Amino acid sequence: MGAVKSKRMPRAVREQQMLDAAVRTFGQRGYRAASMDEIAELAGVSKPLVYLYLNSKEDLFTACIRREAKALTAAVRAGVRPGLPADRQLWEGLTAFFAHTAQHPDGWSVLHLQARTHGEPFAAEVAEVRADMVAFVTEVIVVAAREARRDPSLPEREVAGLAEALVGAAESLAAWANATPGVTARQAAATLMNFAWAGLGELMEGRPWAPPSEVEAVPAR
Amino acid sequence: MGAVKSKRMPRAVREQQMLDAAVRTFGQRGYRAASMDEIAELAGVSKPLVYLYLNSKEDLFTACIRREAKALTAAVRAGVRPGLPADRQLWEGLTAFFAHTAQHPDGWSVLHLQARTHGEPFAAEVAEVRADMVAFVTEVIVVAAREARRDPSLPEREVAGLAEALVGAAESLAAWANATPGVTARQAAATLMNFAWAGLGELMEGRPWAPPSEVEAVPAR
Amino acid sequence: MGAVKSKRMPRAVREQQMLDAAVRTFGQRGYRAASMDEIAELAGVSKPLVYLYLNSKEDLFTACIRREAKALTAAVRAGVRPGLPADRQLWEGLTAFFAHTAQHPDGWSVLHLQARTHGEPFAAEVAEVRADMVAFVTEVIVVAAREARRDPSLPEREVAGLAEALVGAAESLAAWANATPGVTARQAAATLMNFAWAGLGELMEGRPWAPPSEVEAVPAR
Amino acid sequence: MGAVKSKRMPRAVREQQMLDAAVRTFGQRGYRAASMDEIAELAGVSKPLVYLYLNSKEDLFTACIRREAKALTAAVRAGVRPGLPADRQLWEGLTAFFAHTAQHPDGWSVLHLQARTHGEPFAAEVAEVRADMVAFVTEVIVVAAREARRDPSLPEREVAGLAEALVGAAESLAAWANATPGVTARQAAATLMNFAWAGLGELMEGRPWAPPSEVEAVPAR
DNA sequence: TATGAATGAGCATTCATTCAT
DNA sequence: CATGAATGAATGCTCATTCAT
Repeated sequence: MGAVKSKRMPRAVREQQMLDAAVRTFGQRGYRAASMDEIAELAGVSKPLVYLYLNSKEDLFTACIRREAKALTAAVRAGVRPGLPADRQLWEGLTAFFAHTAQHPDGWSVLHLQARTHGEPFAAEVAEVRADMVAFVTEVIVVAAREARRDPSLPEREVAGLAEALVGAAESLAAWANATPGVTARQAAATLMNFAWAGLGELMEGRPWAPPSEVEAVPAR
Repeated sequence: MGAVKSKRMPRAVREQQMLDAAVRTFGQRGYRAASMDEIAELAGVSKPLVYLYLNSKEDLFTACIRREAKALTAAVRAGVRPGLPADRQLWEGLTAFFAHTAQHPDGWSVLHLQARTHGEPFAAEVAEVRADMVAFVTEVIVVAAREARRDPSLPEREVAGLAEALVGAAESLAAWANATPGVTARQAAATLMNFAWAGLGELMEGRPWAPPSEVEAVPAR
Repeated sequence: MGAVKSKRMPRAVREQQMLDAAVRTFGQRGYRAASMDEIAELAGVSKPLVYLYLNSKEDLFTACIRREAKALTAAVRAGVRPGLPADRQLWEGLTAFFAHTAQHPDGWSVLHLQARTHGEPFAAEVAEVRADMVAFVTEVIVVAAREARRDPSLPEREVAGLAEALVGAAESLAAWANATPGVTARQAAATLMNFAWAGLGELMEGRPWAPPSEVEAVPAR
Repeated sequence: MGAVKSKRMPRAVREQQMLDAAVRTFGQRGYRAASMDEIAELAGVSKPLVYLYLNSKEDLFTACIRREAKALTAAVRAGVRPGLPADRQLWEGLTAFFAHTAQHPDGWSVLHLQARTHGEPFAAEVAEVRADMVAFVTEVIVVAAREARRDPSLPEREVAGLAEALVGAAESLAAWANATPGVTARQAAATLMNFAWAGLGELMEGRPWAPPSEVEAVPAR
């Protein structure tokens, strides 16, 4: 079902088909509940071939994580134009992030849910991507502080905590946006920028963060 | 291991022992990877007794979720003194939340990671607690808006998104705080209040949210 | 459910309650599928009491077989008036047999189906009752031969085979009569007498066996 | 045991081996008491293979019933030469029936004992074969009535009862013949023809049904 | 390159049976 | 007399993994 069952195709292609099937299955069923049988069938190949190419269930799962992690990181990177002010960079990164997770729900499920719930080998793998994200956000915060001409005297751990919080909020909103019909990536990003940049206190005073150009993205107030 | 292996104890007691063992095992291994054998052994009873009292693996897992959910909700509720200004209430709730999750890592793992990764029966169960939390935060936001004498005309979906983001950030920080040695519940809560209340923008300007003084900050109990 | 749950009753009574429950359960579920739990509950007693009184599942089943066998034999015996001509005795025996099996379907299931399908201990038990029936029929045949003033020169094995056939037909008709609504014990007995006494050949020639008194019992022809 | 334990054989062959083992085990132990472990071992394969090919214990049992039912029906059909007088057809059918059941005691046990004792799915399956047999006998009776130049006005239910009785007697005699050493299929058939065709009454008068001479009695094959 | 055939090991679940009170 | 508490031993079933071709 799905791929046309043509024999003899180059290894690289076959491998991608397998990974596609695996990401989908792992993302929907979870690591343990996904069976190699199901993955092989979905990929349109025999089980031994899966083992020949990807060695074991563990390795296959790891390969899925890596591929999806790379894709997500790449998407976010591609979305951010360097040289812009810090808040704009953040805004662009978030938009790209929400757009990608919305378009690849199974991959996001693998990264965000499945990989973290199954022991060290996988959690570590995913921690790396996350560290990347946190690093990006940390950098943005530091740059922002510099732009504000304040000595970057925010304690390091404090910054780490803030970055964590922002990334966590983003991850959480990704699930929320995917589950709430009609919420676009831009809207999710706007909500989060409002929250993270202006803060609830400012919001209450009627001073939201101003989103760039497309004014429709966030309610005026 | 631990408790003296005394035979013949009343059902209620045994049931708690089993739930303890189950939460620990599920929290560390995940739902599928946890085996009833392991749980029974950890509880110091035979497998049939587990089935006699808790029916099935599914029911056992559900019972774990319910117990931990109730405990967490109760802890947060007990930590919040009503009547205080909105930001104080939020602060107290967060502190209680971080304190509880730090003290019950396995329970938190069950609620935050495991329950959400395994199909509808469980995800729904946990969604309820989360809805509770989001409702609490939403209420705080609405009250805060009223206190700021602004008409509470923030669009509903916007508020929902903000609450989601805050709760998500909190969940994320809980993991971070647990994993980073030396971060206390109060520090985690302070970081999050800074982030959520003042916002990164204000922070950059050197206007953080002011945490209450240590002495009066924590409820008498 | 069923018996009023009054404590402290004489052993004999309790035992009968247990056997009632057991016959019903074994008859409907089969030996292996019936669980001691279910039987105890249906009998309104605790499981250890069942064991105290009846030792084991095997013994309980054996007790059921014996009780039902005795009841069936007694019913048939009570139905036959000695001194009558052979065919009348057979007729009466069959009527009693069909009446009893119709009134005690679970007991009949235990004897006819369940006991024979589960290894030697039980099959032997039931073989005894059957031998009784076969002996009764054999005697009737021998008497009939004597009445017909023929030397009883039918070979013994032949007689044994005939008796077997008759009993087998009766058993089979019992199931048929129970399953076919509107077939009474007398009708079943009449059908069988017709078949067994007159034979298909004679029947075809329009010479059925004549049932006693109640002419309605079998169609005239 | 028996077959050389050669690995790697085509699926169809293995399936027959499994069915052989299953029929034997089910026939001797009963459905519930038979364990998949035992069947697999007797078949000389591992348990998973049994499941791979036959899905479940229930399906396996059903497959056994179907195979044995088909074999029995085929044997009886092959034994009856159409065009002969009714009593001859009956005689041939019975001979074939007794011969087959004697040669396949386990299969017969599955059909006659085990399948009927365990719930609807199986009982229904076996009821079909039996209906076939009853239909065959019914047809014979109707044909016999026509041959005797009597209007075939025997009431339908009466005929049904007679056919039931005859089939029941045959089933019963099959067990008897198998259990009594030295009783051949022909002898069993002769006894039953005597009983069913001539009837006890005629027999008493010294007018048995005449079995055909040995030579022509059995179909050429 | 690709697969049909096959399995060791484990897992959730059930049941007959027994103590200790 | 009666039972709540507890278990050893199976049993049906699944899955990741590997040969032999």
